[in-house]
Amino acid sequence: MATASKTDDFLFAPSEEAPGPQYLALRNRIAEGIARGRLAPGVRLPSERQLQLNTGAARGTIREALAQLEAEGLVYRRDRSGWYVSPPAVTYDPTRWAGFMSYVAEQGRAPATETLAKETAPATPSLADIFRVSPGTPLYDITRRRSIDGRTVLIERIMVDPALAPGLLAHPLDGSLTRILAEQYDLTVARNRIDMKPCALTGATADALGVKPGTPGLLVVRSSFDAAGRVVEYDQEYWRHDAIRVHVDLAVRERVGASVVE
Amino acid sequence: MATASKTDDFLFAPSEEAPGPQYLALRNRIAEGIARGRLAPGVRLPSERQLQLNTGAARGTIREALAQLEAEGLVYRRDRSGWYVSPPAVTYDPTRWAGFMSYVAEQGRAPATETLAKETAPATPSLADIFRVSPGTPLYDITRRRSIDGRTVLIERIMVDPALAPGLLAHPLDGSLTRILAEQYDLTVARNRIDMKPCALTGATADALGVKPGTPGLLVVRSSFDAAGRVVEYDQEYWRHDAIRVHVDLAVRERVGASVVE
DNA sequence: GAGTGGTCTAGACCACCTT
DNA sequence: AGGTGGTCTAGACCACTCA
Repeated sequence: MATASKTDDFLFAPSEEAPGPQYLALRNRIAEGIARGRLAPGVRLPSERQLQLNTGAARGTIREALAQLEAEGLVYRRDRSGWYVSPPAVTYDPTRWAGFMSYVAEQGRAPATETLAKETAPATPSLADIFRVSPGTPLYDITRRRSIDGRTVLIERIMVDPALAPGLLAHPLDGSLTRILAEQYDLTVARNRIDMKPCALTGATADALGVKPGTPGLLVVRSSFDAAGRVVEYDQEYWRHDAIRVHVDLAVRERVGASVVE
Repeated sequence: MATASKTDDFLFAPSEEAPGPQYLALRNRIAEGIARGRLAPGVRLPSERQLQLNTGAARGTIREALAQLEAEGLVYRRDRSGWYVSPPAVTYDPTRWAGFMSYVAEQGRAPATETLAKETAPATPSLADIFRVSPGTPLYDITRRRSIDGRTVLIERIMVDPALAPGLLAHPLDGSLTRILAEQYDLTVARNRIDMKPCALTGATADALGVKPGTPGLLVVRSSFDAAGRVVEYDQEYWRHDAIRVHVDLAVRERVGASVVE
């Protein structure tokens, strides 16, 4: 249960002593304000030029400190609006098959989904491989934006084989897609394959999330299979890196010493 | 099998068209060089001042482009030495209980482990909670540095209860700790609990990894339990963000619609 | 010792958000 | 319209790596 939640639960907590570069001193001041609750989640920091006056440092130095805090997930920026204290991350457990709307709500937060685009597009070679269809076969292609407590946290693109869920795009897609697939098409998920990789949010993704290109993110790629091994849903989720935390609890399949040849 | 490996396998691949800011143009040039193989993994980029001459941009702009590429995991820096093209990431599968030394070798890479410190330290309150001992109870505390093909990729700190593995610190710890626990103490892992979170590498961790404070990373916290539910090993791993990729393949425990109350 | 990245300054103009 | 962050310049000195 008790997942470590505060910085000081971690063994490598940054030591607050060393003087070091000037931008780290400012970073420490702000980080401390957040840790002590003086700066609450969602609160806006003073403007960069205001911080210049407070600290006497050049603006570049101020921005270095803020970028550092952003990399740590303590603050985030709203383009040309300002810097804000990050809200806590939600925990994502791929072994518990509740969808986004459920598990976010369970954690006492307010989830929302917005469909940005839905269309039918021919399968690229790699998608064809995943769905075991011929390249060029039409696939449903849904782009959605999801938010927590009003803050956008991820952009996802979902591919579904129309052969399994004909007419899917006619349904309201702003809720749980998994639920629609289960209730309307009797498609239930038996197995999930998930890949996760830290990444940078760039290009169209960064635009849709409203973040500066290059902001660190987390890419979660999910393939859902039914009992027959068919791909029910293929999903790429680009998360803001400070919004997600992954938790997995599982029985071990192999022991050390077992020869791993397969 | 076929995990997407190239940028263009992803649906949100950054579009190479838009002109946009000048640092993105440079970023695109370098990213393209890497994608086309002209810049191979491990190769060193021209120095920042050299890039200034090539592009006519100010050094700050050059560094902006390089920082962007670093955030994307395409390049990394060696302190005061230069910028280098990142090697491919290794895949980590928490459901397959091979240790670091095994799964890295399986992927055709050369793993290495170095013990930085080993000592006995009293349990902090949160550690005492995890191990179900009283605060202050001595625990083994091992700090290690692990590398792949000669490049440091993670710093980890492992806690073990001496009651389960007396004299552990006397063993050579530069190999597989899990193997020692299994072979010497008959401690086998039945269950793993894993938490993952994008983070920034700061302070002592950044120093030990030889990265600039604030470099993005991935924190993997692993609790291993034996069949009796005892904590065999508690491990915090701080990874370079461009060195790891997580893959999970699992059967689903709950279905949509199941009431989630527990 | 020459060259590298790390840090910092003090300006500037712009696109955009906010009110 | 005023303020914000986003981008960019042209310098500077330093700590460190590397040959």
